[in-house]
Amino acid sequence: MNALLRDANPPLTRSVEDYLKVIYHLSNQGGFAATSDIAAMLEVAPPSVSGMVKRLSETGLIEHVPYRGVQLTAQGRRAALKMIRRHRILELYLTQHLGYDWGGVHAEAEQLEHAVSDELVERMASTLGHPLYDPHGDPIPTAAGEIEEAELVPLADAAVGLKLELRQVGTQDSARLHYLAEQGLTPGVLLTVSERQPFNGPTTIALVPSGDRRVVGRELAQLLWCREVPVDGYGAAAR
Amino acid sequence: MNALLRDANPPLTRSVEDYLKVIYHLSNQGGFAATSDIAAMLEVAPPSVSGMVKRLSETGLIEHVPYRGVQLTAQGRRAALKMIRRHRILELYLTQHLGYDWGGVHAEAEQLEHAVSDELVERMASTLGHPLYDPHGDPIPTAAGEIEEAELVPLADAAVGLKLELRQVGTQDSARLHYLAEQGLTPGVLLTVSERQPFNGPTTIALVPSGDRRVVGRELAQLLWCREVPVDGYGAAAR
DNA sequence: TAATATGATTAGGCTATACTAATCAGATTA
DNA sequence: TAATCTGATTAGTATAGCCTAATCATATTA
Ligand SMILES: [Mn+2]
Ligand SMILES: [Mn+2]
Ligand SMILES: [Mn+2]
Ligand SMILES: [Mn+2]
Repeated sequence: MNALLRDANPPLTRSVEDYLKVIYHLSNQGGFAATSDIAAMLEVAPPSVSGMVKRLSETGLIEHVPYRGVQLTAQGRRAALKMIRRHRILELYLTQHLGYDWGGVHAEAEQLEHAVSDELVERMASTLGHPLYDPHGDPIPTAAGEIEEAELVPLADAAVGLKLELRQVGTQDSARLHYLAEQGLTPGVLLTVSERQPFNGPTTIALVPSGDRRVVGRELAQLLWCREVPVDGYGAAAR
Repeated sequence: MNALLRDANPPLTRSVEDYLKVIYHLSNQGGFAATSDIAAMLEVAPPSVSGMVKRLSETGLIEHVPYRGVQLTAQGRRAALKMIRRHRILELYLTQHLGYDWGGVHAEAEQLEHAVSDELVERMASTLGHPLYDPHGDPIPTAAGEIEEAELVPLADAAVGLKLELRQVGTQDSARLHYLAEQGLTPGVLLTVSERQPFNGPTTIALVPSGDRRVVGRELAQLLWCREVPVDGYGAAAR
């Protein structure tokens, strides 16, 4: 068929949707997403990425600087955030209404995100009461494409003595998620940093208010993104 | 890659799943599904069907008699019934739990059926209480691949005077479905056939127990599949 | 039986997406 | 600066699906 007659705005394919999502995650801090990182995250060979990058930049979804990497255009970012909204609403719906646990829900959402209609996503969102966070604590973009940018610190880097709220868990690995849930380490819990061993050693924390202690190795402590909470004390209520 | 090393049982693609479903529907009464009928139902050109038929019969999912048509093998039938189960459970879940109406639900299920996992389907089924029929009255195959074969007659062919239960509505067209719902003609309603005009004229029915009358044109009357119900009367309770 | 109409198939192309092998560019190190 | 390493890109190939145009087989009709 004549290229001039082809649909100017064809719907995005499954593959394209997944590429945009990983490019969003890899270039989130303002940098470039590298070909090899995209390839690793999608479990695809680097030349496949080079090929897709060419098509996506021709379509105007990304900007490509050869040998440096890619960034999303405004249009690409909108499309990526739409997919992330879908994914996170699906994850929450599946856990809240269909008995999924937070370790198993990611894989299912990864497929469904490409098949649900806008209508279905919005029906789920309203059934859920227009939630702000998914089961892993990640913020859900609005339908208009806005997303909360929280300033969080990994538990691994938090100073001893601080009081923290665990906000996001930065993995989708189900073994790690199951272990963390067993330990009571889910978004929303409060804790204080008791001590940290040197040479990349574990961090010991005390859960609030139970006071139960947990020793968290560095690998996991880097996945636990926390927000600093003002310590209770005389006059704290006045703030 | 070497053909001998390729995965012997790759997962079915979306397209293949849809082909198997329509072949099931077209060859249900034991006959052959014709290329052109498959093409029409999938909105695809006949040569595309010839191509797919070749691959499906090489894979052992269908049997092809050139210039006659195709039939499902046992393996193909299993796969088709699995998709039909998914489709119908999805339709029912969407109507019961997410506020869809029976006219809009088909299109959504048509996409989702390819993306849901077995686990999700079974979770939905158990949330629904392992239902036997979808919103249109169509029987839901069991997970083991059994399906109820009811002996139904279209309202258009039912003799005047009979008492009937409307069991299935044989269309997915949303305008027709919305109209039928307005008229109170949904699966489960009881009615008696009051009269029928000659020369393919409309059928007049009386709803039971309200007695409300409806005049149903032949096109719609052919879509309303009914089961004969013994008429109430002296001694009827004894049977 | 011969001509025709209908429907199915084959021939030949196109796009999206992946792959491997070969080459190239930029950064690092001797 | 020159050699080397790393990662990115190009070249060439494959498969699943789809398309149109041309051809072929079967059933119907004259
Ligand atoms: Mn995905
Ligand atoms: Mn998540
Ligand atoms: Mn489908
Ligand atoms: Mn249905």
